Amino acid sequence: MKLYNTETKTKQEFVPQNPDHVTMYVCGPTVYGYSHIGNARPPVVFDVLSRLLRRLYPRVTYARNITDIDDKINKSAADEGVDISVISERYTRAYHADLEALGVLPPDIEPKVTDHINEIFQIIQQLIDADHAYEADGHVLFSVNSYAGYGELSKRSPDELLAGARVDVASYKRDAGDFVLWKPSTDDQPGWHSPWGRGRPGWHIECSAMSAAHLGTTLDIHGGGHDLIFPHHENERAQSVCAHGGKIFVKYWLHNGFVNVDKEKMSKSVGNVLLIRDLLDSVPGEAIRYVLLGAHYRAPLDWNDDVVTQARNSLDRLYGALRKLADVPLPEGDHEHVPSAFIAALHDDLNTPQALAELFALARRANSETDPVGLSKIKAAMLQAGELLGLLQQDPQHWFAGTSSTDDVAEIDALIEQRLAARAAQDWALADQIRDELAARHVVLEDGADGTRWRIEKPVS
RNA sequence: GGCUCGAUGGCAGAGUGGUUAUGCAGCGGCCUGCAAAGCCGUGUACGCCGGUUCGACUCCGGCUCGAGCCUCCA
Repeated sequence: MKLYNTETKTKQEFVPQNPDHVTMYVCGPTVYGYSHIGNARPPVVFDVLSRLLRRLYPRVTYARNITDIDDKINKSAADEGVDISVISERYTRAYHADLEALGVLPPDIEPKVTDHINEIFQIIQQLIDADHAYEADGHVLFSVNSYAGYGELSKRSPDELLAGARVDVASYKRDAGDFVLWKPSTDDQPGWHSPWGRGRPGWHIECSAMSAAHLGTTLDIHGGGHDLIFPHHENERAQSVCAHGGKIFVKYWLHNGFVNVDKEKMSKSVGNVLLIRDLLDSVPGEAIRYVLLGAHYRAPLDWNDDVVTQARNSLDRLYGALRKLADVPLPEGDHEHVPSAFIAALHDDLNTPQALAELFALARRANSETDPVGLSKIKAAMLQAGELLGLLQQDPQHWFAGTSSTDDVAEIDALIEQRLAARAAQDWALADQIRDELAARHVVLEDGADGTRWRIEKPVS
């Protein structure tokens, strides 16, 4: 398998440090609000990667953290007059619900920052002891100048960073690039008693502490959004390397591209932030997932009404093929039937668009093949390939029924029965009238040799 | 200003130094009572200008346009 490594800027053959146990750490959310569609991309992308890794290696440990102490959380908690845990737990639950709707499997470990304050103390102390960090004015800061490798991940030199700095440099910093490991809390702010006074962790240190605690000092894969390359991952890398005596922190750095909305970056000021929970009111979670996997993970992805409609229609085609195979039994045994071209696409830096193309090739074969044994294998191949992408796992009829209630379904079935009777009597006018009635309710009929099927066709919104 | 990345047919979106991406939408045919679904067929697509080459959408240079990052935004 080849993966594009941000640090080397090349696609590299993936060689884990220990083939018996692969480790992956992905930066999770800071839980201060509901997740938007951009927040969904990393968990979906790395969900596919974790599925692929589990197929290749006997043991994979995938950790995705929850950042539950942060100034934005503090502000929300203060505004509502509640403990920060009320805020963080509320939005953690929402995050889990959103991701479940998108077919994202839970990671093996989901560490929370507030459960790792002691680990954070330890790593900060290690950095101080090794002269990579210093105390100043109640803060503990990482000294950028103490680490020659600083900037290697994001391809920036400290000088350039200084030149472009667009913030005021705090007076207690030795160097403008130095960043906070620990900062003091006022009495009304959440805080922990530390060797450096009561305070709270800085932004980057938690990932260094938690990844080491759960996965060891060197990770095989570390992922996150493109925007995290700098400063977050650059700083994490500096902290971890320096705290661990120069040991390599991450073998492969992976970063996904952004999701734009109608060609614009999502931002609160533009007012174009699309929350997953809102999208789910009108778009099936699987269609959202399809959109996210329809572009290569490193490329920017534009979200608009068209791509959603196209995703839904594309899934109609795939589920249509599977529905034709509804009565075809799966092959005996647990052999793998996934086409090699599908696997090859995913092994080439997670080329999900190419993998989807292979899935459509299977659908075409499913629609033309007549041999029962062949059909059985195609069905298994589609389901197994779909599972690697986290798609096509629901009953096809369930997909086509959309959000219809059981009452709707009973009513639709009754009308179809009436129409079948009319057709049997060659009363085409009545048959067409019933079909029109159903069409007005967005129910589209498909007459086949073995009966009439139906599906919900959502109007283009 | 610095760094990074892009520009593919109506839309989305892979890929390759010379041969069909794929899907959606459209058009024609088959099938169908008529449809729908499906199958078959169908599109002189690779931002502009140079260069390398027998040959470039694919490599190199320049240009134009666009996107992201430059201290807490996935």
